[in-house]
Amino acid sequence: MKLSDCYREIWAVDTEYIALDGNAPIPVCVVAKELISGRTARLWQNQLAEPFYRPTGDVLVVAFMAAAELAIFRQLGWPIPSRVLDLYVEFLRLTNGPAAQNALLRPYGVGLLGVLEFFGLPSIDHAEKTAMRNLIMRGGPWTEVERLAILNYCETDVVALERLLPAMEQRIIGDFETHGQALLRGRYMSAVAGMEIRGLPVDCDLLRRLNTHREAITAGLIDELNRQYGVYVGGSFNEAAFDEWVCRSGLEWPRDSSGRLNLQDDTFKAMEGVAPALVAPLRELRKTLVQLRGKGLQVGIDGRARTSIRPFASVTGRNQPSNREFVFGLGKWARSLLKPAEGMAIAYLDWKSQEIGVAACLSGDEVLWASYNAPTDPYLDFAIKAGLAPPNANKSTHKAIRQKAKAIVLGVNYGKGAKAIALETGMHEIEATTLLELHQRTYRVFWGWVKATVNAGLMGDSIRTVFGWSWRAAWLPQVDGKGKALQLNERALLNWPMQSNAAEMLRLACCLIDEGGIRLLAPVHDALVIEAPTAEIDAEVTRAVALMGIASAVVLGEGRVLGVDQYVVRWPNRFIEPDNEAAEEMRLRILCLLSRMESQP
DNA sequence: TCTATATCACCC
DNA sequence: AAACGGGTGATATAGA
Repeated sequence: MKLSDCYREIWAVDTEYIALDGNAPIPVCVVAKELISGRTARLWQNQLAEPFYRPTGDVLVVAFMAAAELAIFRQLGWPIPSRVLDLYVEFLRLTNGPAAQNALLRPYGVGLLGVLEFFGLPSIDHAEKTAMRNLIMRGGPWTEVERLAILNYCETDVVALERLLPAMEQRIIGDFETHGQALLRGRYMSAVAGMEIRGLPVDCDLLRRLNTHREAITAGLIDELNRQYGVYVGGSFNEAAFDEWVCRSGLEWPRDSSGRLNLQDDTFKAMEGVAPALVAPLRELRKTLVQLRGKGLQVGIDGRARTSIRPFASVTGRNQPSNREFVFGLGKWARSLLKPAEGMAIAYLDWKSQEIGVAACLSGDEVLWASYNAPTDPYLDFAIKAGLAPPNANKSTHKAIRQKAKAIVLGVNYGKGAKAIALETGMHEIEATTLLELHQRTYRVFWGWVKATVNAGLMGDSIRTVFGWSWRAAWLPQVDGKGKALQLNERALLNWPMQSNAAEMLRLACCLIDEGGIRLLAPVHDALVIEAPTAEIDAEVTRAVALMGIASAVVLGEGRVLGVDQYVVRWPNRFIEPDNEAAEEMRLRILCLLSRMESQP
């Protein structure tokens, strides 16, 4: 099958735009070449009133990282193309191996130039690309010569796409199914574009105050504590100084095999039990300092925080936005920086126990599916089915056993072992082993599915999601980029189908919600954020939840609708993480430090 | 003094 | 030998 047999027009497209920190992109030019007829459209800023394409099913738009192009189309008010093929995403899919080896599998990187090189195709050099990007980012007005240079540069990427497409075409669209799946990924890029344009509404005043005083607060806290402890040297935590303090204090602090002190919060917590008055202030400071990070948010002049969603960036196909630029990647207290604009509301909608539901349906384990839908919850229902609790048990009557069952049910999805579960819950390793065995006996179909997937992966097969995102875990010899031996991680193979199919569900929901005209703001792995005027938010939540249900049923099968938790914030309120005392405590602590700092000269 | 590596904490 | 999946990023120390 050839693409040119499937479409009347195939447009290779590249755009140039100005993207200033935190602001939506401003179009500079668009160049597109129709690959069947060979005609080229070179459109400068002032020629962008009308799209060069028809948004119909017989027109294919080909791009590299199409979210950028689609963002420009959206900014221009152009209709969304109904068929999009993103060669960036397809390259990621075709070269998707173990995370530690992906650098080897993509020796020239994942940029357009690197991908051209990967296929042995000619391209312009990096220096030229950088120079042109700088010229564009400098902003207008551009001279006539510069304008021509920018258009020509834009066209070089279009020509590159024209060369790249035949090199990748057969592997992308081998048959109708893979063709359609590639288009589904392209379709998602438009939802991504929408989210990247809209950004998240931020309380700019609070953020500005925090940014102004962050360093002074940090320094003040360190000084205050250090008078007694002396473990910070030059504003930095010093291991040697801490070692001395530990010796002075006469504490038996845990160390690793080479004698280095263990500095994990867990260890601090344990030592706090031994010597609360000594350890607690230090532990609190260390936690607070970590939480005070977060000056990376890029906020546009409209008060919206924007960052790249980085779709498909992980081996499971999850989005991977920068943790420092993405509000939901910061500590949870920082979500209180989210504040709807006047008259607006935002809603955080997350699937309940999404990966358990995915596992139940895709494995075909009706017992696990029954547990997922149990009137109690999946954890207690496991305890009941395994004979650990009576059929009438509930959360309050069997709290302790529910906690244990929860650790097992959640841990199983990650391939967690008895030792780790015992450590986490405080139960004996033998008990954890017993419970894990009970899980295997209770959910036999699930375990058969897991083992078949792991075996296929170990044999070198690609494993794949319902929509064809794929991963080959055993591909190259098991060494990393430096020749260091790698062990193929069976637990990664075990978890991959749940995480990656959950990611498919999220992407489809994003498509349906965005296309349904709901203002979609952000994806958060098993959740998404929408926005609406306060008067409309309840209705929009209802619509969005229904669409999440459809996405669930499309991925998991007829009638397999996963539940959704809802959290709505209406102006003038801000986002307060529900049922999270730690986050709220940290928020109040930081606000307190902030106002104290502001009241001092 | 700059960079690489290890450790740790955060998110789902 | 150990055994918690996928990530990003800040920080401190070691190394060049």
